[in-house]
Amino acid sequence: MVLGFLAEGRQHGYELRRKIEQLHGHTRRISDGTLYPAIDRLERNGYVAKEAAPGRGRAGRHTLTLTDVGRRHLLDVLRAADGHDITDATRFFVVLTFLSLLPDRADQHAVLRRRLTFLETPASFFYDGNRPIRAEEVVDPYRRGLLLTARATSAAEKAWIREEIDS
Amino acid sequence: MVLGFLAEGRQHGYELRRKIEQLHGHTRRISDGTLYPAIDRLERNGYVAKEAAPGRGRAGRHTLTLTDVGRRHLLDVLRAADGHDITDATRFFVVLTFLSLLPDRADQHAVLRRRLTFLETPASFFYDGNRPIRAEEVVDPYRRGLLLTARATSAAEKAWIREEIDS
DNA sequence: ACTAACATGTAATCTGTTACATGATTGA
DNA sequence: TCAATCATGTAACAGATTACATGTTAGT
Repeated sequence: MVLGFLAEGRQHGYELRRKIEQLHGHTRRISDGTLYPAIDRLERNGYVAKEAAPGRGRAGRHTLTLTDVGRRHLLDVLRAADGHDITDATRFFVVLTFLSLLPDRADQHAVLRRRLTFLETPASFFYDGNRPIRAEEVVDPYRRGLLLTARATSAAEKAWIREEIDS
Repeated sequence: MVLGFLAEGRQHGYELRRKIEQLHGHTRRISDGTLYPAIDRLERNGYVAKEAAPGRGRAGRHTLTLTDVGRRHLLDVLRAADGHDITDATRFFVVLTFLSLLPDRADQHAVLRRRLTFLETPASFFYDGNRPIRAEEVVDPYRRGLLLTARATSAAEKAWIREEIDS
């Protein structure tokens, strides 16, 4: 997320935090102890350049810039998105947010297709021994709701991806 | 999840792993280094009792039981579910899975109502400065899809919860 | 004068991942 | 006999949370 938002332009950490929190489900808090060390790591890896505002003490803004290496790394990560990045909805939504940064339309659609393949593999959350239980069989009202909600979500996303790929 | 599944009956760690992985999104792997130390912590807290199978070495099964303290703790956690447990879909789905364990229907519905309140608060993932951007305005196709999918998901879940509370 | 929001950082602690390590059981 | 699955654990490392710590700016 840091690299992705920095690809939209230079900015300081506090601004990043706001954007990350908004994207992260409009309540999810990202703490200082997560954000600033993460920025430091990205800087040590050469993905981000930090520039201190002149004349101020510790309170001054630090302008962050995405380096060429950082941009290349970001694109590599997006292009190669697979595994948990495809499986985990939260992670995939982050990938989606920045997927347009990939210059090649074919690469973008390849990511979408991997997500679609995952969504199309039949899944069951609950089992009776080894036999998967279908939503209609679930008697527990909350587990039933869980399955029905998950199914509606999946259907909506599949429809959208198919439409997107076909267009 | 460990306490929740143990509430369904005594079982050993490997069985728990299978159930946790199934519930956790049919791909999400839970590693040994996560599961066994977690069980140890629960045991140290007195929530879980471990009983080694007699006669075997390290390979023997350890039967795990939920203690009375553990059950009470589990119910307390479910009843008090709020914050991230309500906000984060993955966490909330775990709460939902075991919500029926709460003996009082009113407590169950109170949790559902907190989730509904959260889902009803208007949210935007992207901003133009301070102004929230509506899905229809979003030009980026993937961010647009993200917003439309999230909206469909939210609508399905809200409809289900309202129906459940009314019934 | 005070408060909220802006802005950045560190230290202690906890938890998760990865890789390593052992051994039993079951079926081809 | 070989591989897969069952079954449990540890050690090194990375990352997240919480709490602490500092200072500025803008509005009331």
